[in-house]
Amino acid sequence: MATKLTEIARQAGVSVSVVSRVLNGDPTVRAREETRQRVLQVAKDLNYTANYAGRALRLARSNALALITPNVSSPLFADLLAGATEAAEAANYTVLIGLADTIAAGSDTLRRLVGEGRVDGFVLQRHDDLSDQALESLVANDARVVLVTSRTPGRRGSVILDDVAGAKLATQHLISLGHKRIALIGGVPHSDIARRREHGYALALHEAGLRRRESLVCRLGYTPEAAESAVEILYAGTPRPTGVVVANVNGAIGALTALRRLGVDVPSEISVVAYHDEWVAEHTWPALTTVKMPYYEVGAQAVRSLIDQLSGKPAQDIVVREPPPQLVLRSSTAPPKEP
Amino acid sequence: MATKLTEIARQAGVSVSVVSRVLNGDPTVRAREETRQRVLQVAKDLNYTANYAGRALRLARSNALALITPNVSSPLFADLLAGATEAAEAANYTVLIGLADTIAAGSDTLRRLVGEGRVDGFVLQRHDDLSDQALESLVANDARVVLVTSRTPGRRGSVILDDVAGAKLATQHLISLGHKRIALIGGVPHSDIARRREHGYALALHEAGLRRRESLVCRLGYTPEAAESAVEILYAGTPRPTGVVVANVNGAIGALTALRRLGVDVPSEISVVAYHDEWVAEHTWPALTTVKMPYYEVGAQAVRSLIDQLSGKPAQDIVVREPPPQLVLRSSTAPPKEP
DNA sequence: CTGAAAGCGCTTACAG
DNA sequence: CTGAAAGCGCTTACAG
Repeated sequence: MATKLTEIARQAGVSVSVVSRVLNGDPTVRAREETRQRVLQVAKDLNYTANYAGRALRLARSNALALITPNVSSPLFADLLAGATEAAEAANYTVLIGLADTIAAGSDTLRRLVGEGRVDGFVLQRHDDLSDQALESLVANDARVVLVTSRTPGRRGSVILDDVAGAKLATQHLISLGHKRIALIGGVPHSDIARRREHGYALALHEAGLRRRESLVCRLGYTPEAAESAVEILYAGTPRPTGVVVANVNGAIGALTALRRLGVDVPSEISVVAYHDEWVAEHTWPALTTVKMPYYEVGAQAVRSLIDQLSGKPAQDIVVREPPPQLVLRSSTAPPKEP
Repeated sequence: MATKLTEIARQAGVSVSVVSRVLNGDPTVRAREETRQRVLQVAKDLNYTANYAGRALRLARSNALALITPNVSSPLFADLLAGATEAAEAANYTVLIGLADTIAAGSDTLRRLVGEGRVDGFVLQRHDDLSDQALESLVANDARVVLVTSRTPGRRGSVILDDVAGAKLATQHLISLGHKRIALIGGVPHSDIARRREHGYALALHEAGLRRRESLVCRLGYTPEAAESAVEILYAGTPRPTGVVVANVNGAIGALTALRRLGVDVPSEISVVAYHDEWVAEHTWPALTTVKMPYYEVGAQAVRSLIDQLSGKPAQDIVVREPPPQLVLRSSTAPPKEP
């Protein structure tokens, strides 16, 4: 545990330089194989792990990065985190989690974290409400950031889902069941994520030769409550939809609640398909048909991309297309009664 | 950002010793007020933050701690994390998150984290399946651990919920509605958490003069699937329950699914109350009556307790009783049809 | 009241 | 092939 390099050196009968070089696999070390083995053995016997602070101080690098998110409490985020953690581990990095609500816009928490050398960079998932401007004020002109899920004009360094393909797939599913009046319960208007999903929805309608009606599109956001309101608005207007694409699974759960309250049966009177799959989708009533997106890969890619950036490579804007969006059929979708 | 102590010293025209002492509020510093102010001003102007590695190396302390959990993807955990984060921040600590599944039993990940000085200690939430033995193998005889939610004989240092009171409250709610045949869908038998909750259930029955029937108690665990099985078993036997306490909200969601499949109406034919409140409980059908437990406080207490322990105070075993368990009435409970 | 200096554990250019 | 030494940025006992 608390073994030090000098202790290994002493027991192996060599200098600390050699120990350090052998342990780090320094290619310039041309120690005799015998010496090398002895050092390795002693280190193993003593259960040596390099002191983190010593190394960080010397290297001016923490080998840690922070994942900042507005919402840890989602299975979606858990996937992202798992991907990020594994990619980080593979590169010998540690992941630190920051809650975005602790980080008020305009605060310097992020700058401090890297300023004091706690982390080398960030993977940042912004809140839907965080404007491009507020985002910039947080990260300033700092290049040590990779945006995740969302991107913003004028800043390179992002890893996002293929939202167009995902939303298109969801919409096409309803189309293939025979639906013609398909509503969209989408995100807030200024969100780039929401815009991409709406684009996928529009694309599917267009390719099927279906008319896109503005009255069938609601842009109130991804919370259950927002989706409840959206359903009420949709049902107050005419023509009513026979199917609805909800651009987020949480919203879909709210939509089911609202439909139940209105006495509308799913799926016989209206079909509901949600963007994103998570375990509760199996346990709603009826169980939700969803489109599953590769969150794990987004997390992993983001970390890899950040580490590349830290090592000086130019920032990339990546769309994760593998594995592709996948339709998970459950019980909330069916052909329309009167097509 | 990358300002150093020497730079401040230079600009303020004093030695680094003075700067360090002033900035750390060292009481032995008897610098002139004027000097003190000048130093503070320069530090502020330069936006100084102490280099983390330098300090950690010198102090042999990372001021970081790890929160290890089997499951980040739960609003429950989010509360715990929020509590832990705020308490940590107040004490100038950083919280690092570890996923327990990355940490195989018998692995030395934990020991390495403290071995290399990345963190000073742990808050550890064990998985239900992790035996006392496996737990010990992970943390060894390390005192820098506070167990959270669960405890284990022979190890001090834990912060748990008042499971007895919580489960008792849930059971009493059904009793007060007039139920007499009340089932328990509990955790796995070897879990201390499960035992406490079962105790609370038994206590409520006992105090109400109701008979406790072994055939009405299932101990399959907290997953939705386990609870589905439990419902099937309960409905295969006689007498059937008119009410059921599910010792975890995820289980309750599974129970609702199983009851729906069996064609049993909730709450007219059976009442369901869940231990733990979270947002989906509002959106199930019917909406779940739950008992809300103080998770935030558990997280905060655990961190405070760990920091105390690190500073040499004896390890404590704490039960969080404030705020007390709280019944959240929704639509899944009602008086029995035939009492 | 303030400063010079040692040392935390590491890596790496340099010397031999 | 291997070692002595400097230095990363900090804190703190010690000296004056």
